Formats: sequence, C-alpha cells, structure tokens
Amino acid sequence: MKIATWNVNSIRTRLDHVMTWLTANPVDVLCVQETKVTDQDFPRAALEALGYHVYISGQKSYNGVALLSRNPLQNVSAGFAPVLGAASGEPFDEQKRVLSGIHDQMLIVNVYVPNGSEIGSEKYDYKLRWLATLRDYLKALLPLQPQLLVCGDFNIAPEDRDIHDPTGREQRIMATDAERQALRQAIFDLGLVDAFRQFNSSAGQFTWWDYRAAAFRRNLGWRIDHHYLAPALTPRAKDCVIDKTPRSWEKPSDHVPVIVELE
DNA sequence: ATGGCACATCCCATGTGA
Repeated sequence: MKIATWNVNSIRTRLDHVMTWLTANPVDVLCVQETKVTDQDFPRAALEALGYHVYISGQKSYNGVALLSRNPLQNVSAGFAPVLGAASGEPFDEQKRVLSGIHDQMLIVNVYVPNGSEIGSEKYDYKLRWLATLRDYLKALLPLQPQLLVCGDFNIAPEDRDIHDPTGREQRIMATDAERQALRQAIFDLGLVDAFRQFNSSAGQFTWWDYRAAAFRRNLGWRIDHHYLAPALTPRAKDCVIDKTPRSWEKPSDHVPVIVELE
C-alpha cells in the first residue's frame, strides 16, 4: 500500500493539481496540509468522484488538514484533545493541524507543524510548545496503536544534508538546534524513524522550494515533509520517494508529495 | 543585505507562509 503526504497550499487553488496527481498516482491514502478552507467550502465532491473518502479538519484562510482514502478510515479524530484531554489539547486545537484515522490496523497521523515565523517570535515559541504537545500526544498513542505512521509538513529539516545551504541555520527557522531537539523528542526518542532515509542517504533531496528567486530551478530547497514510522511498521517499509513533478506545473504548490510504500 | 512569490481576505494592503 502507498501513503502520500502533500502540503498543497490551498486545496481550492490546487484542486486540479491534486486530481491530476491522484489520477496518475492512485495512492491508498493522501494526507493533505494547508487546505486553507472551512469544512463547509471544502471541494469534497470532486475528490469523492475520484473514488476517495474525504475526511477534513479545516478553518478559514489558514492551516487545515485532510485525509483522502480509497477505503473508509476508522476512528477519525481531529486535534490533540481527544487523546490529551481538553485542558492540554484544546488550546492548540483552535488551529486545525492534526487529523488521524485508522487504515487496516495502522494509525495514520497527519500533521501540519507550525511554521514559526522568526526566531524568538511568539510564533516560534508556539511552534516549540506545539511540538512538545505532539510528543505527549504520540507518546500516549503509541502503546495503544503500535502500527503508527506520522506524516506531514513538519517545517523542520532534520539534518544539514536536508538543506541546500545550512549556513546561518541558527538565524532562521526550520533548522535551529531548538527545533531539531523538539523534533527529536517528539519523534525519534519514541523510536520512530525517517522513512525516506531508510532508502536514500543523499544530500540535495528536497520537498519544498521557495516561490522566490527561482529556487526550484536552482534546486535551492529544503526537506521538511516527512513520513515517520513506528518500530512495528519499519520492517514493512518498501520504499519512500519524493515526486518533484508537480512543482514544475503551472501555479504549483511550493511543496511536493512524498510517498511511502509499505508491504 | 535584501528581496524575491503566493494565498486568503469585508481589501486594492496586510497577515502569513517557510
């Protein structure tokens, strides 16, 4: 089976791209981030007509996540609160960034990690606190659902080989030591592994390129979209690839899909 | 050193992204 993650930067603006890509790449589940639309205005019918069950957690203008699945998902759940309780979860659930569901015994958690804006800003602090909450959430889930896949836009490049130029990484978001430590505590310390790095150890493998300065043409990118596999799933991993194709289409998202294949 | 581009919005400028 194949599961993909893709930050589409507005599902309404990118609907044609998503439809075209899914037709050519009929993955079992597509985890979408930055839908930027209320649930009421989500283009559900078009995706259902393609043969996908549609699960959404959105809001106006910003954030928003969706799960598109060929088969129905079980126990679909939005936000942290269903696992962590209202006191810990609800403050973070105003921003729609987490959506999970069970597909054939496997719990798929789709996340859109906050961007962080600038080092030292309130948003940067929010990003670090959000990741600490993600850690608590996953730590609680893992014993209940050992077959756990966490994927999405993490807005963090885990290592220097995941950035076209790591110079000055402490001065800007996405690769500071503090962000990497928060990622380590939320993901790696729980025993989860980076699916992509099971199959590809090269530098220069990116999932996001800035719209500006012809970054894609010059391959000035970052690898910030990830699939993380719990120990029970790692033996099933057969491949994990980045599909750069949609980044060259007309009016693309700045991110591209990442696909993991499990047996 | 800076800016560059794109998206959504009660706006034609601003907030946000990364």
